[in-house]
Amino acid sequence: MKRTHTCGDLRAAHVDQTVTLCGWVHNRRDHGGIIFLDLRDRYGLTQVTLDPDICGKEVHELGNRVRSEWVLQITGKVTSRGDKKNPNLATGEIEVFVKDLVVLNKAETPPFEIAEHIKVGEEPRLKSRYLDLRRPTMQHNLITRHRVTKVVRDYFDEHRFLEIETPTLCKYTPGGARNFLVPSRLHQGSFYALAESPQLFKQLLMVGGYDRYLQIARCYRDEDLRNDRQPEFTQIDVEMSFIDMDDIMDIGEGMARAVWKTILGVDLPAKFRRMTWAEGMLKYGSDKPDLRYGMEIVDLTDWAPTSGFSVFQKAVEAGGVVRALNAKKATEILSRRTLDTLTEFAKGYGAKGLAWIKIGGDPSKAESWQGPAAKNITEAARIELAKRMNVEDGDVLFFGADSFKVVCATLGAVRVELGTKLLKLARGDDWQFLWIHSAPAFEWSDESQALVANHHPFTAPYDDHVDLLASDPAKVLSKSYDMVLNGNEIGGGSIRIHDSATQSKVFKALGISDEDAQKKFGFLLHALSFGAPPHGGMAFGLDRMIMLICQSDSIRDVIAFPKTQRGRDEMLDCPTVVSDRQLKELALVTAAPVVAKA
RNA sequence: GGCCUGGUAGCUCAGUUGGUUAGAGCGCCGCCUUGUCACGGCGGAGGUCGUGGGUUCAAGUCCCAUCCAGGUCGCCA
Repeated sequence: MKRTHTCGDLRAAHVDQTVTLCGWVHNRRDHGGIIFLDLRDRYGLTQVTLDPDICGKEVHELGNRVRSEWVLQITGKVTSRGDKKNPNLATGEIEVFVKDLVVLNKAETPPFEIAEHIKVGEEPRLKSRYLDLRRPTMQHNLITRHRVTKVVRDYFDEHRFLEIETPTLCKYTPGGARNFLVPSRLHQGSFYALAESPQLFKQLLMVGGYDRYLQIARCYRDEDLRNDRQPEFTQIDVEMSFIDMDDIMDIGEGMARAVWKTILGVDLPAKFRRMTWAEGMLKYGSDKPDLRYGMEIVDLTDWAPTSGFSVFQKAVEAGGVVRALNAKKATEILSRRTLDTLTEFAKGYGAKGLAWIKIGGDPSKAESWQGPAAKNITEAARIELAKRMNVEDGDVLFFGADSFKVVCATLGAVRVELGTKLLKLARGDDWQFLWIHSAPAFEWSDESQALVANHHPFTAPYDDHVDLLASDPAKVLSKSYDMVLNGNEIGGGSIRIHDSATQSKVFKALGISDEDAQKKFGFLLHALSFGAPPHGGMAFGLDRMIMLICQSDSIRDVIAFPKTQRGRDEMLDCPTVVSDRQLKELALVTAAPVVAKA
């Protein structure tokens, strides 16, 4: 070993020991005679001191030439700092007086300083990710990620789950996320698809008798990127046989409790709150409600026709809904200018506008109700509204009047914008978990002009909804459940269909012919016909979970080497064009304008 | 694919109504400095203002196009 201790180890108890440390030069304070170096590794920072009277002239001169981020090996005596302690440093009680110094490697001046207090943009960070990874926040995040996956593996191991790997090179299946395609050299003109999730494999494992499966699985989706979406990401993938919805939710909750307890020391509730999809949409305009603040949405569709306001009346006549939320004590923060911005924000979600009413004074007086919508509402309607919305002085009401879909999207987004950004009602360390369950099995797709599976076509409908598959499929609710944390979907799953009769009814509802189903999913249908056990499971977004635990704004901060929003790796400079020879070997031609020469 | 924000020194940013030689802090380089710890003092170097075109006597600043980064809608069963 080149070192006896790390840069985070030494304490007062080590005084008088001779130690050897290795690390990077974090900082250098040259006093002409005495030189202080802060030596850094991932365990911490230790002050090493070069006193010419102790280390000799030669080592001292070498210390003079040392620069930031050089890699040093130093040997010296641990010495108490006496009254010169540094309380900001874990090793601040001591310093090491250098006797010998070896430069293990020099370093160019880094493009940015490796220090917590230095602000650096993401572009330079990603270009020199190996330097960014030296920074304390990134080290903390990646260490946390390691610890979380260890807790997860231990937890599932204790519950008799088996970790089984499944292929990432697999078959293209239509529907769902766009796949990355991998050309086959041995079967020219044919392609593998990178797995968007191990979904079908884990169901086949259930058929194979591995009744409790776990995998920390890499998944690939060729879709547009976001702060919480990368083209490759990691799922904690789980599947179980001989269980019901409650069993899976219990297992999932248990995992979250274990992680939060071990990593953060936080005790999550013994039972997570549960809410139907319908309730989430009604009260929060979202299938992933943020429960860190109130502002529940109130349905006013029955009130709207007698409100006297034609905008509301027409929305209901057109078959839409009218709903509102109350931002308590918000009149001061929500200036006219902010409300205009919020109206534009709402239009981004398909709303034609955002009616609002400010309450400036005693709500029983008409003149206290301010804003364009206020004048149009009759006195009786106003009194009724005050009651339903629990209106008080200082409140601001926001209305949505449109189709169900648009009103949910708009008020849901306005609520989050108010809660997290404008009124700042949400804390990053307030952990509001809940389950959203029983979503509709299908939803209408404007793009394909047909019903499409909300989750996936193997999601089991409620037993008493099976008959609706033929008569009114849009009303069918599924045995599905999403784990939601602070407005983020961090996991989701369902009970799967395990009998072929129900499966074919679902395909029929989706407009998929038996022949088509055989072609696309034949291997699964065949497997289900050989005694598939009742089963179900779920998958957690590991990156998102860790992002929330680390209170980061982006999963890029919890991934060692992430891609940019256009899917590029700034450090590798990829993707790249390939040579004609490579294309030829794969029997590919490209329509792209530039191809690299061999 | 749409919309929004940004791109000026190695880093983080300022740059007014278009007007002389484009600034600051940090970092970097040199000298001084024996108790600092985001040490201190003095001095210095460092710029294709993302790229291309246009308007103008004159463009970092205005216009058009384009690239890159971030956010967002669509998309992500």
